[in-house]
Amino acid sequence: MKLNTAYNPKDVEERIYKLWEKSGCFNPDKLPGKRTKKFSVMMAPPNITGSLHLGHALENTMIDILIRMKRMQGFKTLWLPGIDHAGIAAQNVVEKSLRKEGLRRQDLGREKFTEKMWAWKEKYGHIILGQLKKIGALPDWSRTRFTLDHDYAKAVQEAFIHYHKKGWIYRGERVINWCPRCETGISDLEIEYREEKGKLYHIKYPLADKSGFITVATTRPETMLGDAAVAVNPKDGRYKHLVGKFVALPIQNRRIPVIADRGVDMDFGTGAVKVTPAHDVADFEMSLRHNLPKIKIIDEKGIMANTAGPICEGLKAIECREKVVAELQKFELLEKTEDYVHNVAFCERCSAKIEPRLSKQWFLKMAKLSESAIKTIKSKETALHPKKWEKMALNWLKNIRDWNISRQLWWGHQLPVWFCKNQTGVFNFQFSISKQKKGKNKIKDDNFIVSLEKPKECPICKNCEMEQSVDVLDTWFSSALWPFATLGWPQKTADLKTYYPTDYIASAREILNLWIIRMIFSGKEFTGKSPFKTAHIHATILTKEGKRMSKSLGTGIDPLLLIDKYGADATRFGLIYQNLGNQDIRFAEDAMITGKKFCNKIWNATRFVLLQTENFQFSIFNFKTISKLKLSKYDKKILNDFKKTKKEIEKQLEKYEFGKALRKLYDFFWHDFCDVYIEKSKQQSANPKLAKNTAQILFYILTNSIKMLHPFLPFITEEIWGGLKSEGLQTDALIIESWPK
RNA sequence: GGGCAGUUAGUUCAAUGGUAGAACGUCUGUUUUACACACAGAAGGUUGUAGGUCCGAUUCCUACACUGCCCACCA
Repeated sequence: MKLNTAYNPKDVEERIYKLWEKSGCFNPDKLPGKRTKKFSVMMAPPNITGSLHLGHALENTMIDILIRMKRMQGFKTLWLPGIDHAGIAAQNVVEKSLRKEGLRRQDLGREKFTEKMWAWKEKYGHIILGQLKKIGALPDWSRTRFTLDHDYAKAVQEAFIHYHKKGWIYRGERVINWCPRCETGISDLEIEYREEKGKLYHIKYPLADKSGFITVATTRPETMLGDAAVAVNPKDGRYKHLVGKFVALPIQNRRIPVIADRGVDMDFGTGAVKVTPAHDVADFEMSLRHNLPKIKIIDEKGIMANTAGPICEGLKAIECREKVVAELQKFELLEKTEDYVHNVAFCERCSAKIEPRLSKQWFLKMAKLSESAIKTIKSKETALHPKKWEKMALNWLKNIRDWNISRQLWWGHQLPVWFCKNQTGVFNFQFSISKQKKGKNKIKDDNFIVSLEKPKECPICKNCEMEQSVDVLDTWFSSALWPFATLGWPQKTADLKTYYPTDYIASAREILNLWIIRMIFSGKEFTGKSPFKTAHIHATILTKEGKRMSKSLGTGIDPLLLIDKYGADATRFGLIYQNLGNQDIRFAEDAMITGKKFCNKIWNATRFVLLQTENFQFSIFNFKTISKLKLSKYDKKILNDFKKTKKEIEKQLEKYEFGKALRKLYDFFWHDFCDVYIEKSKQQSANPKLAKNTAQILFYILTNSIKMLHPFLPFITEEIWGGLKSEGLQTDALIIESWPK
């Protein structure tokens, strides 16, 4: 076997990956030998929007390391890959590309637009998975899933129906986060807050009996058009005498009451707050306590509705603000304005300003589900790693609110809800809530049924063609089923039986609540078992300056460029080398250079050892013939160091300390083996008594090191292994070789 | 506003109740039977600030500062 003096990844990687693909051994059904124990992991399915970033590269390298090691250790290993349809995110990407042609999704209509989405998915869906190959990730390509696949969709519908039967799904009118650009409701987790310089407007509301004014402070004066009350704290001496009186709402000339509510902070602003039930979450809740009307003044596009009054109708909310302020000034009702910095909510996906808005949505009751998730985490049925995330998760679960699972999007799973065309449901929120509290599941004023198939006959009017709800489910509703829906649930498949629950999942911390926890309670609910034994919340990769890597800031680093520059193994090395269990990695490219140098070191150590074999017959591969009597102290030391290193690595990987394991291996191979033993071996080889033993030990340490290095540096090790094989070593491909004993 | 981390060599990070280590970078030397992507060696740190416990703290405790993250309906 002739090796060049330097390792060149470009000559190797593509060829080696093809070899693995051809071997089929990514598929656990095709693995050789009896494998009684299984090890399974679900890939976090990337979006059809994204391209590979360093987070994916790190996450999937960690999983790949575990899978490769476990496969060598004789486990039946499944790593299941897939793609997420990513509702709002994907829809926005396609909408953006349409906008370049001057089109909006509404111009195409739902059906045409959805066709575009599917075309997009066909074109881009597999690109990111293909990119994973470049980093050496080898999941079971034969089991690739997509969250809108036919079978998967069925699982999603079944899940909805299950919850509905339990009485946990209800339809309600609530103030939710509304994105006027996407024209959909979104969850609390899909908004981001940014600090913005605004103004705090102090507005005088005249008392109805003309005895004076009450001044309220607000950042959004335009919402006063929908006010239903002025609220003060019941303990506030300044306003006690006003509670129960009425004020004349300026511009709108409506009479609204002054109410007392414990939720009002006496120390903020004037201590009196305007209440806009239809456009503020806190005000909405207050309106329930005081039975106030909920007047919607802003429509789904963020335009003032006719309820906003003749002078404001048709204006954008921000234009309306100016108009309202001008009107107030005209009547000398604007007491003062102050500069005020506050957090403003934006749509995470399109950066439009969120407009809280009263809207009819579907909710999933969280009380029982969060309880079950809390139990699962506390009992360690699923361990969160590192442990500090447990607290975060439990804290979120304890304060959880019902989950708004409906979205007014076009890309996603439509609800298995069918409406009667003839009977228009008259919906009353308070009515339905009180009914539910008494445990009565039937909300008789709604005109729908829940069913997997379209009913042949409408059970409500017996006369109409029922129409399916146009809403789709929150994308996370379907991702929450990922660990078992991908294995065939609700069918009782062999895969489900064999591979569920899975052993490990790796995830970025920002989706701990969005995804990990929701998988936990979904798994418990539908299968009785939590979907994974360990959820590893891995480090976030930051820029060297400690800033978030993001495309929009131009701070992202493309892993494909790193692979091109240093090779896949060196890139893996660099990522794992920096991953030492801390929450953040300040990305330093130095580590990839270290990785590249290490690959070269391994390469040349191999060249040296092979030179030593030239004088011997193939019996050198039989390590049983190493003479224990002839061991020098250096022989003993390296054999002992090797044993210690192996133990240490297994221990660290058991704890998911990938970086520590890699550093251990690095130190052993470079310093103990190359710097010391190889140098000593040169002297020993000159001694005829020791020569054969030395060569055998060199070979033994090298081959077993290559095995242990393989999960970390799969390409170079497989390439070297192939070379050893051509030298006459009786062996399979390294990927299915057995772990050192 | 509440909570969680981190702050150590030029850079990215380790470690430890008893005078701090690695990688990359820098400097000097070396082509010695794999590797100059190497080898041998060197320089480089009053371990964020201020207190406290201790014979002794970078390590434990308390404040503070800065950085990052999570949670939260303050108009």
